[in-house]
Amino acid sequence: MPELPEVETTRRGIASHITHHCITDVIVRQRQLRWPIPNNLRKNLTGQMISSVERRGKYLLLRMQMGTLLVHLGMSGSLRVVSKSLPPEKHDHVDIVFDSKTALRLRDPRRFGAMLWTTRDPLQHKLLKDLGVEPLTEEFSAEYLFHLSRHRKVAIKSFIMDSHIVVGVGNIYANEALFLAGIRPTVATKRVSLQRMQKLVAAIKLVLKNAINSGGTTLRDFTRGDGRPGYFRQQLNVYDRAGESCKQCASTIKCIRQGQRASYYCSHCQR
DNA sequence: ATGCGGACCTGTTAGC
DNA sequence: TGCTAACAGGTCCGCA
Repeated sequence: MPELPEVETTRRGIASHITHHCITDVIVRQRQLRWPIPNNLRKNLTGQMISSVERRGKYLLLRMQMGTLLVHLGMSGSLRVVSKSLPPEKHDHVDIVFDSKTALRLRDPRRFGAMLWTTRDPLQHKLLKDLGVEPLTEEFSAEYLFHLSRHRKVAIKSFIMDSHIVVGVGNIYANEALFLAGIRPTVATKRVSLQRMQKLVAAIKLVLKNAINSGGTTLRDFTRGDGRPGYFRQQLNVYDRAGESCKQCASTIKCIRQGQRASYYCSHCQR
């Protein structure tokens, strides 16, 4: 599920339900996520109040008086506010229980996600301190990208998916943004002109904004249960459309493999 | 410094 | 129909 639009959709979905609520218990059923959930999580969280729910890249930051809970949803994670009496299902690894009748429930079948506690400035946490700029801010500009790109020979797609450069651009939206910008995913980064970086930056912002407004993209897992699907899927131009025809020129969409990830593009519209 | 491949883990699907 | 292999929205880490 989670690329930046999905994480932001999650943040907006849970914030009003848990902000200013007091934690009365923490139930950890499975601590082996990407990194083990700290043993003292229950002790650290119980009795604290959530002061805000923020996002940095794809990390969610649940700020409390004594520290911050960092949550990453990995590939398959989701966070939902549920009635605390609702029986947990197979991959419901953590419940953060509130003084209201609710609990915040972390589900993550693949367990690539993370839940960590820090008492310091969370933005200085090892996992956050070297993150690149937020894509939906003015800091993320063509000049910024161009400046960092000059000696890089990696493919442009890998470059924009590098979280040290810009956060939140995952595989789906990288493919979509490159289509909108008319840039082939395999082009060496250093060969992309400032003018084309301009188009790329605009495309990334547009794709992410549209996806957020549509509630994210739902491909597989997220469709079931009562979690509403995201509606961005209908707007996809290339992702998961290998063999289908380009919506702009009717050529056949191609799929290649870059690293371990699938790249989709139109060889006519993208050069 | 940069780039690449492997690692983490389970569920679903494509292919035989 | 059933088994196996490949693949899936992420990203850190170690090595060349």
